[in-house]
Amino acid sequence: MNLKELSELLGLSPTTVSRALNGYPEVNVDTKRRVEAAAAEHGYAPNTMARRLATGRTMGIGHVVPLGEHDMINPIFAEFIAGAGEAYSKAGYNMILSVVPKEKELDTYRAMAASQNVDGVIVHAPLVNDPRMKCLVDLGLPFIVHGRSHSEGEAPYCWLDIRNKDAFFHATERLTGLGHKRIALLNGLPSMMFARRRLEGFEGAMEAAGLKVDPALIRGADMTEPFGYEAASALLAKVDRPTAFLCSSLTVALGVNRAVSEIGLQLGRDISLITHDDAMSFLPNGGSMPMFASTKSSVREAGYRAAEMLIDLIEGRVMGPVTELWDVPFLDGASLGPAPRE
Amino acid sequence: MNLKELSELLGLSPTTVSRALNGYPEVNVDTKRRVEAAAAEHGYAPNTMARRLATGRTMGIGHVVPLGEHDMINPIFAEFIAGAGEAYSKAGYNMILSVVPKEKELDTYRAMAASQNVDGVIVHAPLVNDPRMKCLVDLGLPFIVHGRSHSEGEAPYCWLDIRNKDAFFHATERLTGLGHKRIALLNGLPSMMFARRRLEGFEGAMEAAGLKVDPALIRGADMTEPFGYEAASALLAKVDRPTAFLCSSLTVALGVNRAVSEIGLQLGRDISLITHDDAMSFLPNGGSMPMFASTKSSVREAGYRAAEMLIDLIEGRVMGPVTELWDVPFLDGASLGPAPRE
DNA sequence: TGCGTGTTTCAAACCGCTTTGAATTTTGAG
DNA sequence: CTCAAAATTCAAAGCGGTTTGAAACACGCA
Repeated sequence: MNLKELSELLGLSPTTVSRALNGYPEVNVDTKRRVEAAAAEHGYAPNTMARRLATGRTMGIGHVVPLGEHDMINPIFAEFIAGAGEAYSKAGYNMILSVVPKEKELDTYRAMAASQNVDGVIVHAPLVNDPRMKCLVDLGLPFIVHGRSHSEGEAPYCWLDIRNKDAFFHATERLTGLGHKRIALLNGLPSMMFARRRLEGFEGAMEAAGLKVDPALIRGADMTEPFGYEAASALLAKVDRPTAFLCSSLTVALGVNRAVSEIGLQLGRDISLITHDDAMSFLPNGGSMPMFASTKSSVREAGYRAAEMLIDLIEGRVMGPVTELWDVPFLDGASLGPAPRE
Repeated sequence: MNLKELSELLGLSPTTVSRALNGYPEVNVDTKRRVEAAAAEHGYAPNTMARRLATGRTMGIGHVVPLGEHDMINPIFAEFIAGAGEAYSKAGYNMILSVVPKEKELDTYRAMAASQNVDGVIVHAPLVNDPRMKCLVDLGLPFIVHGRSHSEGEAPYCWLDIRNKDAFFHATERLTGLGHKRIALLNGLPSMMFARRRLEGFEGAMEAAGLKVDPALIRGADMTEPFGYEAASALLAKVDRPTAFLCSSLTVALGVNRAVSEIGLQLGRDISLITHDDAMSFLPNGGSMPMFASTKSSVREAGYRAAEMLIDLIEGRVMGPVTELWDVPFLDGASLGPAPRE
């Protein structure tokens, strides 16, 4: 059933039927009802592609997932997607996911712009020096970044980020306040901007506390459980082992916990730990006294909000480079305790 | 730059330019080269929506993610998506993700069929009695299920599944072979078909070993780390505590490990554990002696293959209800040991 | 009754591509 | 050379909607 058939059935012109269904005011209210009834009865829905061609709006938003052969698909990404997806559904947009080899990411954006199959894109996991933003600005494709990169002299763009630096500054402060002096940082990959900023926060707080940063206590990698386990095992085997850990992800914290308990120690009593918590639904860290003290920020909510912002941008409700920077609350947990006496 | 402009620029008709770019044989080879050069130079790419409208092929495959307010987004889903996405890219398809409230899933399929914005869909996480397959068969929308449901008298459809029952039968057998008699099963949600089949495998092997199944040792829930921790903590506190655990997910196994080490026991020595391992990239369980003994099957590869199968179906390379059932290898690990003497 | 005004409907153009069927040019055998 | 066959190219008709500008109709008032 297409528009033409439906209109013939009703003895109306396609124009009127189209308008009736799209809620234009110049249609007689009786006619409108009649059309709607007929559409419902015959299960008519306008052909998506025809409508998109006619309106010039694709109603699609692209997410590019770069993936190498043995690469890791980030659960954080999945959570973000869930949030964004909700916002898209609500606004009638489609999420278009492109899984492409890392080195083809820019080409994918170029192809998207040339063939006009998305109205905008969301950029994930910005790097310290990230070429994607300039590329997208040049292409004129509306986009928003989850995080930010801010190289010098960069054209401004839209982003949504959390206060990574502040969060880790305060978390570190908390640990030094408890008397910890040797603090290990198990961070994300150093090429990631968020990891860079968390490192800055950590270093700043150490300096402010008059402590010096030991590079041997800083590790950066994909944030997996085994990474946390192995890094912590190695560090805890040292003579002057750290008394506290700062982790960039709950998964890593779980690995640390495994390493700690394996040698008969206990988090909160012997070793302290604060982790960033992305509030992943499959890794809850809640209750009245959560297992881990944390700096917490919901990635899912970030996805939802980023999608909203992008849609506002696409539909012209806001102009120019809008940005949002979220505070990150600190939450107490059982993994925190005073530094042991030397 | 659109087709008309490009053809005027070249002094050719749109017909010829279109054919040249789409590799039709009736175009002079010189002309073809000239057209391709001009297209590359001006960065021309055909408008996606116009092409789709003209061809009647949307080149899109839908994935519906049902999500309640406080629902969990499955990391397994993310991994599957990554695999499917690779296959789509390779074949020129787009993945369209719809995040919708659970109760609207069927409506979403109906809308997809009516408005023709996907060529097919992939169904995730089939339930024991799942209404989605019948709905899709009725709609005439090509689809493939990751897993299967097989209610009685159901119309046949395409699916890709692993031998869940066999896998858990053999895993259980392994444990009983080591002398374990009280085995706990920490499964997925009972409404899920895969959990049902794993349970059947477990029960079958227990019976075969002449052991009786204790319902108190069987739990089913969303497969999170805290679920594993809490369930194991509770079970281990019993007088006749289990000596072995069978888990449906590595996340759950991590929780069990936490519970076990918290009370001063050790996996492999005091308590045995076998888990199913979906081979998630962010939760590796490898090396020469993996931490957990496991039944292992890559969800990512399943995603890749399911996508391939669906595309074959859509493009008419295969007909009728095709199915694939994968064997699940058993892998040894450090979490396995003989049952302690009574 | 006649006419201006506001309401409702419609025919036709358009979105940018593919594809059919016909027209044109080339080629090659006679 | 001639002419049928083969190789190229093209004009025009879709695909299924939206949107513009004009036509038809109804209403109220002089």
